[in-house]
Amino acid sequence: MQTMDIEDQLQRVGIKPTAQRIAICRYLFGEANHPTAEDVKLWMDRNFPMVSLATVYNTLNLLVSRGLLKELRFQHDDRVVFDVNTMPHHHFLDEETGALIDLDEGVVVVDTKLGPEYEIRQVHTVLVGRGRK
Amino acid sequence: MQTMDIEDQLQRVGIKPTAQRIAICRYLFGEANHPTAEDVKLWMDRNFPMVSLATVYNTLNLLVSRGLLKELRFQHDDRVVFDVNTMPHHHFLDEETGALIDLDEGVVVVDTKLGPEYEIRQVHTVLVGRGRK
DNA sequence: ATTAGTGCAAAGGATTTGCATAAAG
DNA sequence: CTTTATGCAAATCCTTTGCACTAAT
Repeated sequence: MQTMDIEDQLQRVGIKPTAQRIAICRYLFGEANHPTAEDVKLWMDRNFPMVSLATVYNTLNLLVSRGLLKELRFQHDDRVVFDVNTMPHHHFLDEETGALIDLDEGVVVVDTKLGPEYEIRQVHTVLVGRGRK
Repeated sequence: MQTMDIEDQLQRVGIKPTAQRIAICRYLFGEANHPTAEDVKLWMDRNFPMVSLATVYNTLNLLVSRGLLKELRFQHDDRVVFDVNTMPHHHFLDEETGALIDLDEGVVVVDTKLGPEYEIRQVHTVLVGRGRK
């Protein structure tokens, strides 16, 4: 049934739901949390062997181009990080652990005092710090 | 006299002011605006030939490690961008032109409704849009 | 049959590194 | 002399690409 949902989602954006793509999506939309391409590949190696790195990248890029995934880059890492949360939102980055936490728009209110000559289309704030707990 | 200032600045953070480093700094602290390593190399090729790419990278990384420079990464480009402005500030990215504009802290006010379990050390907002003019 | 997806290995771009040479104190 | 910086080329890491092969319609 979860597979069903994923297939539907893929169909809806015009992606043919192949076995490899469904498996990748099951990881992405299930347990993954801001994975890199490498994370996806490692999970696939464990759970759905015989998928090439090229297919992983192809699929990730396809999902991004169809709006099912967003790609992010942060200062501390030169690899692309993928985000299943396609709504506008912000991030908290734990300096110690590297953990990345989604903060939705209500949690970070950005007030810009820019003149009307700037048309703002996206706002993305990264908070860097430490989550003590 | 500007050379003098640069030498002093380098000395102050314990960097030996070699000719190459001074030249790179003259570009960085003079005309450069959010350059990539490639930008620095191209300027050097034109204005101070015979400096290797390795030296450009070495120098940039040295300046970063000594706090004279900050490195940034943005979503639209996988290359590192260097910022001479080492004060906390934000950025406006023009989607059409790729131009990057510094916005100092007063211009972008970020109000975070995070609990005390998060210790925030840095805040960086990127506004993406179009600067019409 | 025709189209689209996959896998492999090679290529690509950005950055780093090892090592021999050159410059500086 | 001894230390440090430089330059070159090779190496590395992440990502993309070309092409032959396979699967699906």
